[in-house]
Parts: sequence; structure tokens; C-alpha cells
Amino acid sequence: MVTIKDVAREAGVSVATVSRVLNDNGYVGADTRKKVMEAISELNYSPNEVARSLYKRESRLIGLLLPDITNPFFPQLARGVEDELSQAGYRLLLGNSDENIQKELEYIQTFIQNNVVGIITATNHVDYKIYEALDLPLVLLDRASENYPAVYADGREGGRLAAKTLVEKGAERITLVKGPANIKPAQDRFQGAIEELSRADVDFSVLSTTSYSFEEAQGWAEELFDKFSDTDGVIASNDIVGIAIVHEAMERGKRIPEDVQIIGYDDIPQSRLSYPTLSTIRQPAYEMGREAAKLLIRTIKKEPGVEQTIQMPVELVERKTTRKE
Amino acid sequence: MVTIKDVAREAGVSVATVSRVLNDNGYVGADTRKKVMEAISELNYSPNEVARSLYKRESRLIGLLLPDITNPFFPQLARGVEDELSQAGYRLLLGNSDENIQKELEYIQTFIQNNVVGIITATNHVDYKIYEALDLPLVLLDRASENYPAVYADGREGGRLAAKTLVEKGAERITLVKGPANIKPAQDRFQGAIEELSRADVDFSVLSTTSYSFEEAQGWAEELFDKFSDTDGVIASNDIVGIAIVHEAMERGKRIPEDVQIIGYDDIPQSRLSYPTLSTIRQPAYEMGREAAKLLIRTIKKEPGVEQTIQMPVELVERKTTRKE
DNA sequence: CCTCTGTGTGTAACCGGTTACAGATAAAGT
DNA sequence: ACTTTATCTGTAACCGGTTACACACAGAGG
Repeated sequence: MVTIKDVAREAGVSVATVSRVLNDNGYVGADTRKKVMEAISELNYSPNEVARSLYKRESRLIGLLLPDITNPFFPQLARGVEDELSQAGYRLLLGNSDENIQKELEYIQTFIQNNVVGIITATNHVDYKIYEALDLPLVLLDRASENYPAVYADGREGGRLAAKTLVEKGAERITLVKGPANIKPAQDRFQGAIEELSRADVDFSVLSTTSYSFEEAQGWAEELFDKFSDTDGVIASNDIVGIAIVHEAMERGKRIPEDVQIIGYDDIPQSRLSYPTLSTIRQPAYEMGREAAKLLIRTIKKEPGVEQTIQMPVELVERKTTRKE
Repeated sequence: MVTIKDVAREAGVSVATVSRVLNDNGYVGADTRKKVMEAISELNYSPNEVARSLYKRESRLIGLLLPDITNPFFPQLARGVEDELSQAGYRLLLGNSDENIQKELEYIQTFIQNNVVGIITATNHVDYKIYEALDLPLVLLDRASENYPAVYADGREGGRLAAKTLVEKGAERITLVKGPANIKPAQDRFQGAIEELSRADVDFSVLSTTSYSFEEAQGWAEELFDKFSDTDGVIASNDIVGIAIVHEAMERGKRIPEDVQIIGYDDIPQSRLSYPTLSTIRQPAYEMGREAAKLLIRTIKKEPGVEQTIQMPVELVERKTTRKE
């Protein structure tokens, strides 16, 4: 490994001088700078981030904690975060929590141990003490909180919008799929939908589910039509479940949207490829990731007037699983 | 920040002793150990990885470089890698290369600067000089190479299998969708399919595409049926494109699999949720990730007899877009 | 009683950067 | 001519761990 000392020797100067040209601070003579630059490229030197991080007590790393990158909603977030951060010179330490406190704590712990300069997390456990003790910039993503800056889309509003849409489009026996109880945004959208449905003059029933996984989605869909075979409007807990329900409805020979309308949530990329294409409530996931990253960077740089929380718009995307009028 | 010195002071011992109990090496008296343990939990101390990493010249970080986490094939890989690595105490530094050399080099660079102990990469540019100069354990994932250990599935065989399947199931005017030219595995499976099709007594045509993206998949599907409207068997470049083709076929009122059979590649989770469910060539992505991680760990630990390369089996998954007999 | 060995602990160097501080030189101001 | 100031550079301390080495002591073996 070639170190700053090697460069210093090669250039015939002290390490301090090399450091100064590297960081472009302090005075350095023009020809000295040149010699140093030459030595650097001669030796193909690149500074050791770890040493820098140790002295400065901060790295250029940022911790990103997501529930499960395998759920297609999260890669969008992750990508947004990464694109924004990498452009600003930060790198990503990634962890999947599986909504499991233990794993979450472990990751937060190692984020700290690695001197990250900030953390972006989609957690349901912000109130846990490790977060309180944290004196690092923290931004919540896809989650809201009183106590921390956050970037999220209004789940309640999204839930209302989904329900309202189905009601307006003439669904009369609506089934509302309730997502996993331990996931906050799932509950928000559920509450929003309940709210709207209660207000309207429709019958509705609720199907409780406990996961968003692909493997189980099929099962929820079957259960849905087994239990509520005459439903004519389904509000899915997310697009994965929505797509599974579309699939199951087709399988059972139901006409979409004539016999049953279905509305998803998230607008993951594959929703526009299902058959029929899935109407859904869109969350701008990629943008949310970017915004969270921007917010975090501003917080790290202590820029004044940082918005403490950014609420992103949800939006109805009308495709083929809802009626036209 | 509480450091090892604070612990030493609290316990009334030297930092060396604290370090010894932390790492469980060297001699430490039973009661001294106890005092140190108490001081550690009293102060809620956790050691600074950066300092450790600097002295030891190795961290517990591993760099993972993927083309694009937004493509549903890669999260599976990533998850496999992560599950295996995190269990072994390693953490992940993640980068998306977008198959772009520039980004790739940047990430490799920062991996090195951060003292990673190993790198897992899905690159098409192994032969680039930065990899040669690397004296770090490196494992290729989803890519093969003469020069580095690798974990991949046999694309050529997969391509053959896809073609063979369609031929056997009676497709007579096959269309082969060729994936992006710069992506090695896409070309392997294409070659395999070509090989098999050439051997068989069928007509076939080729549609060239330049991306795997969701946004464009729809376009390829339309182009496919515009150009080859009478095709009765499609070998898609991957499942994303496959699902788009299924969708477009349905849209155009074609019966699947009677009028047109379609076979995908990868077996991403959503393939079993399309309508009809997509027959495909499965790559065991999650397992590939795990194997790559295991291989890397063994290499890092210098365990003897590490298999230099692991070829994972591809497998036909028969679902509803191919005929039964 | 003396040596040898195993155990327990502390001191200080070291990892590769950054920066406070001091010293040198030259140009500018009085 | 003398002070002041700006520019340039080097020395060494420091970040928070790890570990080589030295030293002390106790019990075993002769």
C-alpha cells in the first residue's frame, strides 16, 4: 500500500505538504504542488479513508437501513438515495432489518462504529432508545415522526384516495386488505381507507394479512376470493398483493374491471406490466429516496433552514383494473 | 464518544488490558476481566471500528457492486450476499454501476480506500486494469471469468434449455429476444438459444434490444408483435421483458399458450404472479448470492481448497405460458 | 534456595492520515 | 532600515484502537 509518506518522499517534501495539496487548504507553492501531483500520479496514490476518518472523526459513509431490499418498493428508495449521495461523494453502508429490532440495532451499532456521518432509516422503532442516544444526523424514510426529519408520502391520504376512487367508480362490496400490523405505513393507508369507507354508503369487509412477501401474496389472494367471493372492489395492501389479486381474479374467470375492480398501492415498476395493468396509488419512491438524501446532506452540512419533514404527494394512477367513468 | 481510554480509567487498568478482554486474547485475570466488563457496560462502550481497521489494515467491510438494484434479479443476489455476510460479522458497502465503467472504477476505488476485506462484483469489465492491480479477495457474481473465482449460472445451458423447451412443445416460428450487447450473461443465454435453434428444424427470428428496463420493456414487446406478428414462441431476454411480452400478447388478444408460448429467464419473484404465470429458466439468485459470500469468506480466511468457481444449476420452471405436453 | 515457566499487566510504538504551531523567507508598509 | 504581513514548509501531536516487549510475580522442579 502506498501511503502519504511515500508520496512525500518521492516529491521531496513533508507529509503535511502533501496533505495540503490533497485537501487544497493552507499555502502551497505552485511548483511544490506540481511536484506533489506528479508524485501522486507516479505512485498511483489514493488516500486512505480510514486514517482520515479516524482523525476527523467522521467518514464519508452513510448508513441506509431498509426493511427488505427484496420488496420492489425499496430498491427504488435505495436507488434514489444512492444516486443523490454518491453524487455528493458519500458512500452507502446498507442493511436489511426485516422489521426486526435485533437486526436493526446491530446495524445502527455498526453504522456508529464505522463513523458514518448520517443515517437514513425506514424503521418502525424510532422511539427505541438507541435512536435517542444517537447524536448523528438521522432522516426517516417512508416513515413519519414527531422527533426526526422525515421524508414520506401521506399514507392516510393515499388510503382515502384508494377508497374514494373505488367508491366513486361504483364498487359496492369493497374488500379492504389490511397489511402487516407492525408496519406503520401499512396501517396508515389502512386507516385512511377505513375512514373514507366508513363515510361512504358502501358495504365493506376487511382481510387481515401479515406479510408483503411474494411467496404469500398468492395465498392472500386466494383467501380473499374464498372468503369474499362476491366482492366487486379490492383495495390491496400494496402492489405485490394487488398483482397477486389481479392474477387470482383472472384465474377465477372474473372480468376486470367489470366484475371486480382492484387498486394497489405504491406503483412499483411491475404494476404497469401486469395484465390487466394495475391501477394504484403512486408513491414517488425514487424521488423520496433522493429527497431523503438531500435532506440528510443539508443536515450534515448544517445548512440553515432545513425543512424538518417533507411530505411527498400520493397520486392516483388509473390503469386497467378500475373502471373508466 | 467513549473510548477505550475511558474504559481503562473506569476499570482502573491499562488500555492494553481492555483491548485484551475485548479481543479475548493474551492473559487476563478473572477479576480484572470482570472489572473491565463492568466498565464497558457501565459506560456503554463500543469499540471504534475505524481505529481498529487502521491498525489492522483490514476492516469488516465488504464491497458489493451490482449493475442496478432496481432490476428485480439483483436484490435477490444482494439479499443472499447480505444474509450470509452479516451472519459472519461483515457489513456491506453497496454500489450500483449501471454497467458503466466510470462508476464502477469509482466504487472499486472507494472500496479500497475504505479498507474492505473483499469485493463481490457483477461486472462485465473484469479485465480492466484496476481489477488486475487489486490484491483483495474478489468474487464475481453472475459473471464468469478465467482469472477470478466466480459464482454464476450457466447461461449458455439456460439458453439452450429455453430453446429446446419451446421446440419440444411445438413452437414453429420462434422469436428470440436478444438482450443488451454489453451484458455478458445476456449474450451467453442468447448464444445458447441460437445454438439450439440452429440445430432444430424451426424457423426463427431475432429481435435485438438494448435494455432490461421496465420502462422500455413494454416497447420491446410491442415491437416484437409488430415485426413478428405470427410468432408462436418467444424466448425473452429475461423475465421483465417476458412479463411485458405476456402482457402485450394478452392485450392483442392472443391466447397463451395456444397461439403463442413465452419463456422468460431468471425466475424473478413476480413471474409467478403474472397472468398467465410465466414459464421461465430459473437462476437460483438468492443462493448464488449466498454462495458468492461463502466463497469470499473462505477466501478471506484463507481456507484451503476453495473451489475457484461455482456453477449453479439452471432449471426449467414450467408454468402457464408454455404448453403442457 | 535458585531457576524456569506460565500468568497477568503496563508502556509505548504503530497504523495513515490531519493540523496546530513554529520557523523561514520575501514583499510591503512606514 | 525596520517592522509587519503574507506565503510557504516542516515537526510533531493526535485520532482510537492493537500488540511487541518488558517486567513482576507465583508455583513447580531440581
